[in-house]
Amino acid sequence: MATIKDVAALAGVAPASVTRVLSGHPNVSPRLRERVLEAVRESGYKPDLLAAGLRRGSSRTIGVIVSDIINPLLAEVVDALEVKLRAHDYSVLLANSHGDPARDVEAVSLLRQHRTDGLIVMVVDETRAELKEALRTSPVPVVLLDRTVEGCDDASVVTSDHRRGTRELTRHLLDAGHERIGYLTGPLGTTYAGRERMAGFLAALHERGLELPERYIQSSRATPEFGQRATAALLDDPEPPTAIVAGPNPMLVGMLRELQERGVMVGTGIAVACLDDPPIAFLHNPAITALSRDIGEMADTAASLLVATLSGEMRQPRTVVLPMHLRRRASTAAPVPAAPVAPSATSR
Amino acid sequence: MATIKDVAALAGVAPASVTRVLSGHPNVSPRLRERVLEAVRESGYKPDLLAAGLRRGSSRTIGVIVSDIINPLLAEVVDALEVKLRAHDYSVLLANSHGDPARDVEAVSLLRQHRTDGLIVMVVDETRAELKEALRTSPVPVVLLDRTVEGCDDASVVTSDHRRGTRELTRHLLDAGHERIGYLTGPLGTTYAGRERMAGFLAALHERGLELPERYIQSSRATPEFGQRATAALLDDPEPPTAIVAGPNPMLVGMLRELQERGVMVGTGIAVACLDDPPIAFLHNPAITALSRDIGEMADTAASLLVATLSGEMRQPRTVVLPMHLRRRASTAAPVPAAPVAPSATSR
DNA sequence: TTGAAAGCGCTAACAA
DNA sequence: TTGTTAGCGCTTTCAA
Repeated sequence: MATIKDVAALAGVAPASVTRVLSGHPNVSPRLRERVLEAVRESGYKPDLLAAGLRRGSSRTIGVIVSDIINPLLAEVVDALEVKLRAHDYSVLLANSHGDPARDVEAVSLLRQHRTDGLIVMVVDETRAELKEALRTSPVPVVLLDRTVEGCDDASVVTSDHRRGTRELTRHLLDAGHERIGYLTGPLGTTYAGRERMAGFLAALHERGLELPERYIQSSRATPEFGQRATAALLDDPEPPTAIVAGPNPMLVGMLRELQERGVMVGTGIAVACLDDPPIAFLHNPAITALSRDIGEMADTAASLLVATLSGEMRQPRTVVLPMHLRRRASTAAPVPAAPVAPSATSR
Repeated sequence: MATIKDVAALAGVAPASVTRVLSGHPNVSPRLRERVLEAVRESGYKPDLLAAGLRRGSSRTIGVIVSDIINPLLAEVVDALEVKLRAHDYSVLLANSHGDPARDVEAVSLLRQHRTDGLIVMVVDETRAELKEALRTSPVPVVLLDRTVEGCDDASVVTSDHRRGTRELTRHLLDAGHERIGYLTGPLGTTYAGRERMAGFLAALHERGLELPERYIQSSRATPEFGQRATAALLDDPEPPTAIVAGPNPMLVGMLRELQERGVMVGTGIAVACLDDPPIAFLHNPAITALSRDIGEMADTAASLLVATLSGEMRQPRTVVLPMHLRRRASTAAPVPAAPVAPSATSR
């Protein structure tokens, strides 16, 4: 690997001149620029980003923390972030919490050690004291995606209008005559998005003077496995819900699996909806009512806020709330099932 | 941010001693170890990985190149890789080619600049001359996942038995009476997995003395959009296929979308299969015949090979071929549609 | 067992 | 406009 010294020697100039040419310094004679570029070409020199980063105090790297990359929503976000950040010459250092709040905290500290220039954060649990502390004291700018962190006042926030969206979706179910609605959610209260969704759900119920038994709200880790178990619990209820709303995508997968195994028909046997809009939702037969949003816009907004902060263009943190759209589909179109779904013995 | 000097001063020792304590050097007095650890705790010191990396020549970072993180298969691989590598104290630097072969090449060079200690590679196009050159001359070990690169003889390879799997799946279709089979694939010949799949497909046909018209093989970028177009082209054929095999997951999504829009019923109107097994495949109604494999095993194998190479335990590159399993499902269970599917005017 | 010193490759400040 | 010098924070000789 050629170093800057090799290039300098080859061009017969000082190392600093090589830096100047490559970083686009204004005062460089065309002659010198010429010779340096030629030497760079000849030697195939590429700067060592570790060394440059150490010296400069910035690594041209952005840390991205996601709760679970398998969630297609988050995969799409990471994809869009990567493209956008790369366009600004930043690489993405990915940290995946894998559903474990302890890993959230580790991730922040690890990314700091890697001297990432900024953080984009979609943690599992934003309420952890250590996490709040770690983010609050972050020496680099932070953008929260669908999260808010108490005391972390310098962070910008990009989120979607989960509350309004979920309220609208719930109203839609109520209008279709459902009064017993099951609700699958990740751990309660651990994310802003989760709380807003829940608030929207409850608001719609309260508008109609409805109160659900607590057991209709199933909270667990947001994985297909737990989603499946939670669905089983709902279906086994002596008075099972006539509709189920799955919040996180992975729980939708588990729910569909359980319905499939029991032979309960989506749409006719039970109404079903999701609070995000992954491909499974619209490809399912019948298609599943869902809340959709522009994920590219979400990621671009987050990346732009971070880059603007890093470049010094933006001094104050901002909060951006993006719209969500209710997609009414066949899974909620049928009239309410006449009789309660019978608990099935074929479970699992 | 406390540096090693701060810790050394606080403990009244030399910086080198701090390093020794923290890296578990054998000859350290308990007294000194004690004092250093106390100072570390008190100052909240965390080593700067850029500086350590520069000095040591290794960044504790592994570069992972994926063609498209939105593909649930690749998302799952990245997830599993991250968990496994983190357990060995490596972080993942993610590079996403986004379906663009030019970005493959950039990714290799960028990751090299970041001084990643190793590379795990699932590029878009393994046949690009620049890419082959870049990988061949990689100063760090490379593991190819579902790829092979000519001249890159030091790289280990982890792949699945695509040829056998695809042949078996195709036989299954033939056994069900299908003789006109459409085949959706990404760009032809650009990956080992793609070539093996195609070889398996053709082998099964040849066994039966069948030859398909070229237009039944639809090759394009592996995205839902192109998958949808390719499906439309197949359905608009004067003699449309009675079965369609989608290779890449994103093309399956596009295919299902087109079928849905045209109201062609999967299973009865047309048989359908996929060469991987994403959640959509088994959740679709009717469920879709697919080839499944243990993705965790795949990722763990790749990570282990890389780590073993890095630690010096493994001197020679290895090739590991993992099995694939045919999941026969309802999408291919119905008898061959009696009449050819009529080209529809409702296309798009 | 511990410390002092050198240097990884780069860039920024200062001089010329 | 260009070169010289110093040093980012760490680890690794080498010496004590």
